[in-house]
Amino acid sequence: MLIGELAERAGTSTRALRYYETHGLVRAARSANGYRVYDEAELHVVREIRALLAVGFGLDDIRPFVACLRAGNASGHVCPDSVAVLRRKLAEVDAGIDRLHAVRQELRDQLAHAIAHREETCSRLRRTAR
Amino acid sequence: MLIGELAERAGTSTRALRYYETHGLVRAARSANGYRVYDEAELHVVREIRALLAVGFGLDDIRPFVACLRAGNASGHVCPDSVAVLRRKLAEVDAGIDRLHAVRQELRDQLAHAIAHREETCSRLRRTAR
DNA sequence: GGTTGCCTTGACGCCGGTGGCAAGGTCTAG
DNA sequence: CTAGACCTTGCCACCGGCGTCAAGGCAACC
Repeated sequence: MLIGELAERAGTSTRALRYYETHGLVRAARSANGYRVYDEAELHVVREIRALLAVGFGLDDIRPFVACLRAGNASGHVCPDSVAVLRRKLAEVDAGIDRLHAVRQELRDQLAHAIAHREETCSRLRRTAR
Repeated sequence: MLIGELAERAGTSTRALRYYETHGLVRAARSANGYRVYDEAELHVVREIRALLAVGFGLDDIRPFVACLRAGNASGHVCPDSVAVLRRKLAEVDAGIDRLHAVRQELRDQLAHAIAHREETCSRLRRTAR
């Protein structure tokens, strides 16, 4: 399988695949003419990468999952390092949710304040207009 | 007031102030030697900018608030354009919260899966080890 | 031989809010 | 006169995951 086919089957671009390779996530053999050649296992690796990226992982976070897959596991999630990353990410997401809740509260307060003040301004304008 | 003093009193850097100026948010008079000169009102503007940035607004979102302040309002939030931005941001934050909740659920599922599989792997390893 | 379509490496662009540095002008105090 | 503490404009670097273009090699078909 060449890079174009892998990209299509994995639902990504050749550019992304080369990028993953430079970051040590994807591996390719080379044919005589220098083309990258992939086997079926690499397709699973790339799909794992894409799935984790979609969830919001960075490439560095993904590395343990790929290593886990390469170690022969059916899922990249089952290795201790992967689980550690999952836990850390979960904590990060929880923190993010908390932060957004705080921001949301702040925004609601400001909105309420703004609307109250707008009413004041409106009535002041009405008085001024007379 | 020169830029250094304004930066210190507003809790930011001179670099940031010049950046805000190039983006039309902060205004400065110039003294004879070319130095930027600010009045007290500009301090409030910069504090408004910093507060909104801290909440997660972009500079473009902040522009209406500054305009509102310059129009003579005590708060930058009371003008219709500001309120519109506040509402939009609130919706965005809500969407972000929803997305993070979905990610969180996904992560929990994957963690549960991983741990279940790890137990399997462990027992398999234990059996293999015998 | 020419065209088409794959592949290769390399390098710049993006986004947003700065940080940092260069090379210079200005003001003040000793 | 000099040191140092301000100020000026301008430009490069950063982060991350690519998109996109450039310039060229290789394969296959007419």
